[in-house]
Amino acid sequence: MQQISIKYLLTSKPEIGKSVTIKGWVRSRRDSKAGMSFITVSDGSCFDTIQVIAETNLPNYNEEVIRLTKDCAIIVDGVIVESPGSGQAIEIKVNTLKVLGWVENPDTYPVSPKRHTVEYLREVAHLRVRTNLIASIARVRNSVSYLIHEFLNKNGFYWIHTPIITTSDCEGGCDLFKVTSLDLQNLPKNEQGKIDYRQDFFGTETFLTGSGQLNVEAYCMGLSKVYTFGPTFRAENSNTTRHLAEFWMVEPEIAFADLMDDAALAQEMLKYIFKNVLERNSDDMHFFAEFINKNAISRLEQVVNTDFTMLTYTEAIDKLLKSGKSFENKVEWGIDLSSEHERWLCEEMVGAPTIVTNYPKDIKAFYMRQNDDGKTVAAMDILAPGIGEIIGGSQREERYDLLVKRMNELNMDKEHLSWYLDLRRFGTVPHAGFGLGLDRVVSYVTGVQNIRETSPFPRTSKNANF
RNA sequence: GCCUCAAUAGCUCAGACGGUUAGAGCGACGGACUGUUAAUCCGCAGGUCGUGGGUUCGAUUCCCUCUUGAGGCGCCA
Repeated sequence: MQQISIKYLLTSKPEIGKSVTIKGWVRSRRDSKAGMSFITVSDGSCFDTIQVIAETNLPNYNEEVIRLTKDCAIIVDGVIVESPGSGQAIEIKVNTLKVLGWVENPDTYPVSPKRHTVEYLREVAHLRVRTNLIASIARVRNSVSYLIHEFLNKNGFYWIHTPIITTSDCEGGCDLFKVTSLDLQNLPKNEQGKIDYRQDFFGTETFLTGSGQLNVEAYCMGLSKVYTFGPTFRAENSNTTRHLAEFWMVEPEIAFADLMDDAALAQEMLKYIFKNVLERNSDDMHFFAEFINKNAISRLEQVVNTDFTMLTYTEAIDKLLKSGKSFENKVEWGIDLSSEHERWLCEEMVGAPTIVTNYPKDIKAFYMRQNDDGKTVAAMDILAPGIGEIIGGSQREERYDLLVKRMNELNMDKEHLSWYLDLRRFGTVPHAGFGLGLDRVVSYVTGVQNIRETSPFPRTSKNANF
């Protein structure tokens, strides 16, 4: 008797007549007058299920087998037999079937054996992994995470655990969640009547990180190739299919590198992820191609096999102006590209991932390297069809004087970031990096439109359930 | 944060120009049939019509508030 996963059972081509034990959840039960019930069992190890044959002469057939409903947990001891039915090569003939966990009230069980909308399933996020869709997404998400680590480690990168709690309120602009141990009902005030953070746990105002970039830059200036990969938090009240308040982001940073090196790394990494997900999760990907987006596989293959199109911001504006399309938002040099512009560029003009470089400095972050034209910075965004911005990156400003000048222009607090400026004073080198949103990649890979499906327990405005 | 739409059975939806007993499909349950596989066929149960207020003889239906959800925009990954 050997306990094995269904994945192993289906891929290892076990010999007929072998005894096995499987543990899993009932997907469906069909009773036959031929003297048996057909029970489909899933253990989540792979997309496919195994069919279990429970004959009516089992001692607990009338008491238990006949009462099995979706998601009852069972242990089956049985023998592998060739399946006379069509639809599967092998099946398990039951010797003993033990029920570990019944489903109470199958009539109101939230994940009944029928089609459910993704919106409904979000309301039962603790149970939704028992659907094909969410289970496949979970397996793909795991693969993508693993492949990111694998790709970067194979290429000599070190994973740096940058802090979750930070004092820098983001790179400028975005809202962060405050971290405090102060009594919110009775906040201490300073001489100016403002909250006295000197009495807070850290003696200063702190936040959940919105990006590990600044910290990982520090480690880059000693380890050359590094990345941070972990949860990131933004308190922006975004209500879209591609924003979460808590999301995972990988941010590689490379020393002795410029924007072109950065773009090349980003492209290589995306291709590595897509190519290997297609292999590792072939069964899940076929499910997405059948039920979610019929191009789910072909478009990934296309990305793997074609060079990304690269154009400058100025060229992009030019293309948009000459597109003959009327956009809701006005197109002129200096604007930030809006979703409709990005969509037109990568979906209609190019039809594949597109890298836009050298944005106007006024719409980008302070740390981006200023180009010689005095107007633009060495930034890049990678736009993906159906999702928009999937990667944002830049070459960082490594020249101390220019960085200070820029921070002054933006009225930034240099005191707070003096450690960051130190990096430019002590052995500075050209360096570059980018941020890739894990949840967005999974959305792109699976073809699942809403990022609230690609995160197991999504946190959004007004929703931190589960 | 702004704009638009929605909320009726466990789920997906229909419906009433405001008036006795609010319908269907799926699921669940019972039965028939069958090496079945999104099985098929027959039957049964299941609803204070999101919350609070207003108009009215009467509101699930009309109006307003709130809550929640969805989509679009902005912010970005």
